[in-house]
Amino acid sequence: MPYLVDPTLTRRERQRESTYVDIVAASRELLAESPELSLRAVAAKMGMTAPALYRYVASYQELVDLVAFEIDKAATLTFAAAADALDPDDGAGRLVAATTEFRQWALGNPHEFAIVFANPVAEAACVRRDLITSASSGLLMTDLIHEVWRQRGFAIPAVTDLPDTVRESLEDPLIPAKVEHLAPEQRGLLWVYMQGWTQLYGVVVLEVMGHMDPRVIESGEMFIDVIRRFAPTIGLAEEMPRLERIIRERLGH
Amino acid sequence: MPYLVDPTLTRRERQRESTYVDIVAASRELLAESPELSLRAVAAKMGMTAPALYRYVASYQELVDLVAFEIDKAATLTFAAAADALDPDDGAGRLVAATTEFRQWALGNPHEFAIVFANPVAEAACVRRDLITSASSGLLMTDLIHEVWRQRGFAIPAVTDLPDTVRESLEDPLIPAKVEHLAPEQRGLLWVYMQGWTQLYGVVVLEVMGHMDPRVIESGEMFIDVIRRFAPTIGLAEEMPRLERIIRERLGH
DNA sequence: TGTAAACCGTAAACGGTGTAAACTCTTGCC
DNA sequence: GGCAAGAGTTTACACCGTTTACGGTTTACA
Repeated sequence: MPYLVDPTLTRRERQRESTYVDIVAASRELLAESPELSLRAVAAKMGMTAPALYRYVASYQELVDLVAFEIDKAATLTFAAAADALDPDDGAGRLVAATTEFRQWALGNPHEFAIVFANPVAEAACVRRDLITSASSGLLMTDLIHEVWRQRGFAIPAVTDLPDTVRESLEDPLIPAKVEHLAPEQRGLLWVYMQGWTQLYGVVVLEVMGHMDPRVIESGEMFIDVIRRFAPTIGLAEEMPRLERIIRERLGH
Repeated sequence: MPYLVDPTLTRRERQRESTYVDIVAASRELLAESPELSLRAVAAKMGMTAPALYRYVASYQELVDLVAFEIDKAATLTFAAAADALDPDDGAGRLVAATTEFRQWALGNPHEFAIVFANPVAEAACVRRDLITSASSGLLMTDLIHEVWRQRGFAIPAVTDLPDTVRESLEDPLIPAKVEHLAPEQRGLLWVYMQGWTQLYGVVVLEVMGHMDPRVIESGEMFIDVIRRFAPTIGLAEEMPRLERIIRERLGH
């Protein structure tokens, strides 16, 4: 990650910016080894004392939010890279590749995953709402589904068929999604996305948390099964054998 | 919960037993208000000092495990009660009722839910494996699905069609399930159960953690949608309108 | 250029956490 | 009655997030 310095920034601003980068780096190093992220440990790893961090974050929770945001951003790059390993025309393959990479990343970095995706959001701190809203991994996934829909055009539910409350949340979504370019009649696509995300999230959390037979986790068969059951929803039923090969290749066994 | 005292126990043993009950009670009271469960707070609520608790649990983690186990046991009773509100013949209704109650309980007791279901299991403490294995809510859910299958007999995957690793874990399951009464050819039913549990778990965790549009959570439409999409798998497609009424009634709006 | 303000870091301290050791008092058993 | 086991205490340690007061350094401005 080459951090090209913005010359319009004053020296102090640049230094401050780089300290933020250091904070995130130190935090991620700690998370790679231990599930607990502590303010003091981060400070120590940077050669500072704990109170100094309060010049950069207002509280421990804000540190966590900052780190979570940056982790999500960085992880999304690897998901996107997995997609880009395939033909631009192969939207289905790209979606499945990114999805599989997401699952692999989660299993390989459980603590980072927990901080980003298994973090209660509304616990007396609604300020974070907008942070969640701008999660970049969500944007990527919606984009990839949109891509599949543009290329192959599966059937999406009509917004008029959906329950009122759902329709409201599709018209003015809080969920991260580039929704401006979606015509009102096409908002049903967002609902499809939410369905898929819910299922994907279910397996992955279950796997990462260890609430599943270790042999099934290791094999990834439940993950594949979830994808397989969802594929028809986005018109990928007969494409599945090929997609399954892509998945298994990414699983690495 | 009337704790009928076992007369074969000596007075001290009975006292010790009742202290365990007190520990769990104090812990659950604390969890009702705050997400953080602390050894010292539990001790204080019982009129003791923190080190005294070490006569009963070897560590904080063991306290958490104990409380999680008891919460699961108690919550399962309410799920079962929801099922028992319907005809014994109506396995489908019973399954859906228990499932909905699970979702409602999770949303109403997020901290208790987090301790039982969003608790990483293998974090350098594989001792807990057997605890998870004997989770009672899992037993109830498998039972209810089995009930539906006995009453209506939907198609279950043949174990020979399943991947090798999956077959292994079905033959000798770690997952909580009363599997002894299941003939080898019927083990595919367990896989169906895991599929269902995965999907259910996905929505509920997403909802409880707040990683979903609040309006959608409030309405419960995504939860219903998950059930609806899973219903055909266990032969409940045309039963769904009736089941949906049962669900919406339990949602309370 | 001198000076005042803003910034970045420190040390010290407060109240909180889990945990270990030593000690006291009570209970139960031979 | 004596003795061992048990249940509780106090004390202490190392860690945590957070606040306060203080010292330098850098910036900006008269």
